Amino acid sequence: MRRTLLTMSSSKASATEKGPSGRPYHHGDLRRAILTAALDAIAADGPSGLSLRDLARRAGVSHAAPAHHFKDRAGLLTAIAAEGFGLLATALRAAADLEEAGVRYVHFAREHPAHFQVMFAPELLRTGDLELTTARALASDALREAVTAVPAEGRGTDARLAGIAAWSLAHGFATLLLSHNLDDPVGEQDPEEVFRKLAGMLFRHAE
Amino acid sequence: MRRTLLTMSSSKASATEKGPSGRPYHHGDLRRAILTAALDAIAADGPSGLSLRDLARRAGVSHAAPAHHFKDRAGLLTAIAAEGFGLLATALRAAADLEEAGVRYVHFAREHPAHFQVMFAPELLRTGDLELTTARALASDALREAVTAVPAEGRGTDARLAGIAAWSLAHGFATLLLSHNLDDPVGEQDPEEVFRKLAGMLFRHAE
DNA sequence: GAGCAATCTTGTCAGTGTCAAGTTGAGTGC
DNA sequence: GCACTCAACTTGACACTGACAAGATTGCTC
Repeated sequence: MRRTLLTMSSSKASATEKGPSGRPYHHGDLRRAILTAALDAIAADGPSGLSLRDLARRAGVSHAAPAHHFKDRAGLLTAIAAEGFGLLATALRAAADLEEAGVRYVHFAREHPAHFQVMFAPELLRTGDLELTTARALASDALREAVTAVPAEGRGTDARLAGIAAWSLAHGFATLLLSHNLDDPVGEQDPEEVFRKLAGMLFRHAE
Repeated sequence: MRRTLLTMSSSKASATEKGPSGRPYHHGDLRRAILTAALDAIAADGPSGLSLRDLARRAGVSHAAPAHHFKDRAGLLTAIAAEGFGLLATALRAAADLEEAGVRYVHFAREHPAHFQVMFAPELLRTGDLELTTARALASDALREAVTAVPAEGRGTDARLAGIAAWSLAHGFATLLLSHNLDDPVGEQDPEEVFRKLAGMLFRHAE
């Protein structure tokens, strides 16, 4: 039984006592443990390669334990996506202007690749989930705010169009980055700096 | 046995005779049949939901038949990605200028959503595959050509940077479109026309 | 300290990908 | 006309997965 080897991987031993079997019946913070294990696995192999049973093994619990916290594979991924939108919203809210928001968007994708991938894979999610939709709305608001902050004073630049443009640019750059399609052209440079140049080139002259 | 119901779905009945069992032992064009069935399934449920056994059922063959043509799940997806890059390359080659190339990129993603999704999901592919890498190189050349066709005469606009920008914009727009994140803002309008406006707004003033 | 509800386990089922070994039949050379 | 060969396909098996049901354990509350 290799499971006994993993038994004490729980960080919070105080939550439950060990019991005679060596493994505490209650994990203490299984939900979080499963989440972080899932994020690791997704970052390594993508959402498709994810196995609930493997996550359970990593956390040192039985194969059906994750179901109690997430119900479902889709439930787990939905929770991850919701968390991701929350993180993205706070990241964007701290941006001074649109360019900075774009840089933060790219930074978020690099720092939370697993979240990012799942957030934009709707066929893996429970789309009707309340937590998910509210978190997404929050992020959406933060993005919209960043767009309208730049007044686009002169020349009738449509704010809505500019928003789509900015989002597309940042999202495309982040996606291509994560799928290793910009490894050659970006090379050794800091991707966020490259994006800053990019955004400056396109938006500085269009405002 | 429902399989007998699907037996004659092969378009080329001439390739083999029926035999006494009702189903011809040789399908005739199984490789293509599996591919198109896979494209349908992916467009509907994403690459994650794909089941080789289900594809076999749809084609009216045994569960292990696909393996003979594609070896693997990864093999099938790799073949799809390679085909996709080939299609994209020819689509881009016909573009007059950079804006047109972008529009065609978006058009490709809308017309071949399954191909597009698989092409940019490296963790699902056999990355070393020869056919894939050559097809990708072809598409990459076509893209590069479209970028350098616009000379960017004045002001030291880096061609490489402009290339990344154009690709990011088109890729991001296409990705967000397919993941239904632009359903609201784009609405009833033709997405390709929206993109054309977008690209015009950003690149017309930057060249 | 009794009972309750949350947490986790054990057992099971259908479905899947992949491998190995056998079967069919189309084409080729003679 | 005929044996041979080899690609195309089938059958069978194995380990693994997600999901469900029913039971065991334990922290909490009153």
